[in-house]
Amino acid sequence: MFRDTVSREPTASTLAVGSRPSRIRTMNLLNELRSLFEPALLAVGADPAKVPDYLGMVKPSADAKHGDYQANFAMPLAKVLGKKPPEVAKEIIDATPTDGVIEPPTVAGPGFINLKLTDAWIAEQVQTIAASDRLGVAMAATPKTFVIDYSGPNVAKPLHVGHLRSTIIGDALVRLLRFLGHTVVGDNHLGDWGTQFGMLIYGYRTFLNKEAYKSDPVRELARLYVLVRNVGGTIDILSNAFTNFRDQAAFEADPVAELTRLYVNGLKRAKGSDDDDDEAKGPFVNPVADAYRRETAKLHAGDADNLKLWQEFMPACMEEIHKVYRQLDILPMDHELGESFYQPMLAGVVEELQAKGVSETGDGGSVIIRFGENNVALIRKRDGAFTYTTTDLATIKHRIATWKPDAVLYVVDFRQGHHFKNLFTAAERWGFSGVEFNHVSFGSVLGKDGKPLKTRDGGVPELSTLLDRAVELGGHLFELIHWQRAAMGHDVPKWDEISDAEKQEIARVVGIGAVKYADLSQSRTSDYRFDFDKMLATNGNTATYMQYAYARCRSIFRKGNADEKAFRTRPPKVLLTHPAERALAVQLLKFEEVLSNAAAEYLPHYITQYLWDVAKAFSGFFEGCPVLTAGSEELKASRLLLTDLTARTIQTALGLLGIRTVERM
RNA sequence: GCCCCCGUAGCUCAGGGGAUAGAGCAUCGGUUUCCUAAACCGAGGGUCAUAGGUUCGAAUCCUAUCGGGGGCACCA
Repeated sequence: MFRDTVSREPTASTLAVGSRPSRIRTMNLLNELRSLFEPALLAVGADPAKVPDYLGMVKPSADAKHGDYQANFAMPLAKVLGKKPPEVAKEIIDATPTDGVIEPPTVAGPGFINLKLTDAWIAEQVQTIAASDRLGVAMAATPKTFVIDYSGPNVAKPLHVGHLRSTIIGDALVRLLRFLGHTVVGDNHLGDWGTQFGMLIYGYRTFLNKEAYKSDPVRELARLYVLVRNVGGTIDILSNAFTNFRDQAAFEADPVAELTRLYVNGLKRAKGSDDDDDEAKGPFVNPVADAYRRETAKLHAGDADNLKLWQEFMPACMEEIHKVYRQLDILPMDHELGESFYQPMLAGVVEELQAKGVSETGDGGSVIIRFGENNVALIRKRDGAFTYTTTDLATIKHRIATWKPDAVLYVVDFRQGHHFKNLFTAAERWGFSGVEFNHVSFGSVLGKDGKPLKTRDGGVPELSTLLDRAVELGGHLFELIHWQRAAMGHDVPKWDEISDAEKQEIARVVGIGAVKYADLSQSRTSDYRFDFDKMLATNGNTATYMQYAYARCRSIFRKGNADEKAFRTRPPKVLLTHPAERALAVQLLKFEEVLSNAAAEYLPHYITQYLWDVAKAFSGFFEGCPVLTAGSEELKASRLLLTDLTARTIQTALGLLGIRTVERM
């Protein structure tokens, strides 16, 4: 019942140690403990149907002084059985075999059962997982197929911070689910068929700098996009103001002054700093917007010239996007099927939905899907054009037909929650039941001040600029600390003897890692503040801290001339002679438990929380337990094993988040 | 107007039925002949927005109110 998520197959390494073959197979501590209590719960008369719920009440202790885990089922059970909680607890304990896994449990407070793992069992388990190249993490017993929809940039626009979360959360989920043995299809649902291309085409025809385009098409296209957007925006503000707010007398007296006034006020309105209540809403013409919309329409209608330009622009745009992905250490996407790919299917989708009665005819010949009295989704506009809902439905059909997934995850901004709720309802009505559709939603990236992130001139910061800055700051940090340490007389290599390549590598790993970790360590669903100072802090739950902990582990092996391979192929016996050793060992055993929780809820921050716990436990160990100068060879070997396992756990966990480590820093 | 999310230490955030509500930053104090001090140890700091309710037990679940953010068919 708690077992069906992990494989029970013994691995070669567990068998090698297996003096007690029946019990010791999984590294999932929680499942192990829960299984101990199942017979006892039935024996004292718990309702078998509720046993899984009761077993769910076995959880890690909130406070270490109460043991490693606690069982809270005696209280509710006592209520049902008409007994006192401590009595029930006692009965259960008496009927529960400890199997050498736990010390005899104790009852505390109103009926808590406190569980403490035996040192012998912990030591044995740690030795076992050290020999596992998966660190004891089992493959999923029932591997599933996931389609993950993430990143989804608009191809013609530069990536900005808004794309950051979807990209790195999606990437982390791809890595995590794959690690657990699932089949994962990562699909980058590109916005490659929208208005942006109309803007590019219009910009190309109107403002193109031919030489710039020839030498660096990507940059020139980006310039055109921004230019068209700005020109369009300016004209938008001006024409609206001119139509609706013009003081005719002032305009005739001094047209320039009046236009300036209108523009300035319009800017204020556009920034939302004025109340819009008294704004007259009259129609106005924006020739630029008009023009690029026409280009978009022509493209969609199959105009040969525009299509040719689209085909010319696409590779350059994609290269620009891939460049940022590489900068971010994102795994290559399995597929990048964008809106253009689905475009030919849309008419058929609407026909099918109409035929099945999923959709109905709306105002003026449009086609809608109705979910409630005031809740409809448009799938074909009056003018015959399709919407993103139509594309998303076509995408669902294609994905299910192509990959037969058990689950489709959409890693998309929380603001689209309503859209996805409707979309999933529509998919179900269409007949795609039995598939888990899940909007893996996330909050916004805000500036340090809690407001939407803006550059100095008010624009949205481009992602690549931000990442360049992160790398630069990572490099500064490394250099700063290097000189500080040198000044303190610490054992550091000479600055000039560190190669530029290594310095650059450290800057990248630290800088990019900081950005990703800061994002992933935040609860996915809440907004977070983008703050370089905080993400590059050397203290606290940051990538830097984890990378440092890793580098310290590696340093011990370098200093001690120890070969880590020996601790993986033939792990020595683990000795727990110090509380810090025990605390670290217990943390290392929790890896699987944490990964399965993170995967079950698609919450990467469970992994960062765990990393923090491991790194803190390692710090305690590092302070309290000398490794290379341990009292005996046996103890030294045991501590080296713990050190190596810590390094591997940190490296693997960071790796699942798409964050790298360096051997020294 | 309707719907969704949020409100926890000075700040940024975890915890989302279980024991005395945690962490980082900031503040104050301490640690370096010793494997990386990018580190560690200690201290102070809370009406978990408010008011009711459910429960053996509520920061957590329910209701209402206040405050913040977001979304509501022809943009995606």
